[in-house]
Amino acid sequence: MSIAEPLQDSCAGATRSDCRHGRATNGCEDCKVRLFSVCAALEPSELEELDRISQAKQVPARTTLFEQSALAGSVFNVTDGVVRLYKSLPDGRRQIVGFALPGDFLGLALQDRYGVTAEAVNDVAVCRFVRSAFLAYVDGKPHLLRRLHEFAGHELSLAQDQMLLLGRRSAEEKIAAFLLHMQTRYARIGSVSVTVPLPMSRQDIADYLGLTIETVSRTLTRLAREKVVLIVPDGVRLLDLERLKLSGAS
Amino acid sequence: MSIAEPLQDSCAGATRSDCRHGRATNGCEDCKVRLFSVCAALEPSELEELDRISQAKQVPARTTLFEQSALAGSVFNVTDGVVRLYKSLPDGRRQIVGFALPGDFLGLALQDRYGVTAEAVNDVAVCRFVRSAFLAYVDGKPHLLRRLHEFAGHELSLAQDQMLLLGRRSAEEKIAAFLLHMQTRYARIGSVSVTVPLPMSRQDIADYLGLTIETVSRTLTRLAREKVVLIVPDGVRLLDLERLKLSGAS
DNA sequence: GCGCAGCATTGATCTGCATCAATGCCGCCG
DNA sequence: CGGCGGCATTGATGCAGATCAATGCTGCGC
Repeated sequence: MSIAEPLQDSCAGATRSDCRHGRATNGCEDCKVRLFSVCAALEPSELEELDRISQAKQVPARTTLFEQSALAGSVFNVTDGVVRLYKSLPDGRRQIVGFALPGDFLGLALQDRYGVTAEAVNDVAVCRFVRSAFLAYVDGKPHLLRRLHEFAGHELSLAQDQMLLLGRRSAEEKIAAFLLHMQTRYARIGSVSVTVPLPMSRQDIADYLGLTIETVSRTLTRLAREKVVLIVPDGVRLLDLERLKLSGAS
Repeated sequence: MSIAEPLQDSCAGATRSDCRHGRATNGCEDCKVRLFSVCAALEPSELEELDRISQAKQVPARTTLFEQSALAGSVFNVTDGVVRLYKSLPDGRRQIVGFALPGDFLGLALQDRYGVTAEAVNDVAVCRFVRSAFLAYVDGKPHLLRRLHEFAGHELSLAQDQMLLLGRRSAEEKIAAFLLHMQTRYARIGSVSVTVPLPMSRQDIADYLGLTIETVSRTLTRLAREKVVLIVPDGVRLLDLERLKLSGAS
């Protein structure tokens, strides 16, 4: 399922201009997630410099970007699609610790080894940086480091919310909180809607919420029966936000 | 249970030398947790400067240091004792997201508002900084910011481990992992031993592991019956590390 | 259009942990 | 020293969600 050498680069060593097949736009400046991402902290001149060490990549669905405890060779900015981040136990039990949406940064902690495995849920576009180059770039840009730190703080806060959810909430509360959370996150990156895309499988949702696939399915079916949501292909329409917030509010 | 105005300072405005009743030692340089804490990144001259904005405080057991979503006025370095960090739901369900030991920094994320509530488990000593002063101090010390970021990355990684534990592990695995984790953490700060201090209550452990107090008690009793651990006052002696690791390994 | 593979749904049953309910233990204060 | 309050332990019972087992749906290759 995962490729042996993740993200083997077909044009490693090529200069950026030789290798922009992945990026629809004209570099960082036109990047559609720039304003939501860590890059928003950068001046135009710095952005140009970043451009030179960045590399746009298309990542097909189900591809592994990197694996838990592997040496962290790259860091990424997700520009399109959804990435699942997870930890596994030796016996195969899996906990998804987060879904990365466009604008999210992977490798925020800047640590030597990846703490989680990252896999593309659907077709994904990323902006890739060689970690050492990125570190050199960050060095001497305290405002960027500050921004990275802010993002890390936000991540930590989300992780703590998720702990509360995993440890103390019922199946229905978990599902409701999940749907509201995804709606909020999609709203932040510009798609405000009561229809929440759910490109990930039921198994992914189960592994994110600490449930089984059957419980996720049953709970969604029940919410649909009670007209709280409407299940649509690859997503859910939220019909009764009040009722959802009653279960899902933190 | 918690005081109305947390940590009202009896000597606010006093200079450091007037107000060292809390610190047994002679300032940062002699601080016994310095080498484990964020402060290890600092030069002697910087340490002196830090000294000037720091304030040692004794915090009695069960005192609230700060409350979730309150404006973050201070940040803290724990120098002695144990602090519980938690989130609560409106109906009173509680999830402890971590225990802070000596050397741990509270307010790492440097955010405007506290994301969790912090309470002293036993008598605690902290080194307190007014947040704005600390931010000013950090500004222009990228190596310290880097160190804070490293700590935050480590925190995030621990949080993700805890998500795996909360979402996917059985009661016995949770307890085993918890005991091994506490042993490791105490070892890092200089007390290597198979006897793990547990100053927190069973309820705290339950709220940390997403269990009930009864399940914690029963599981510990069973492990004791099976000679895996020996329950001692305010702690546990680990008798069969192999067996524990079998359950608790990540 | 057919058949197959991979996911999702639905139903029946089981079980780990929660809940409910005593009882025990210990330190503290009068 | 005795009684009380707070915590921990232990036992009996219940139930939310897991597990086991079909069955359904959909898209894709032929």
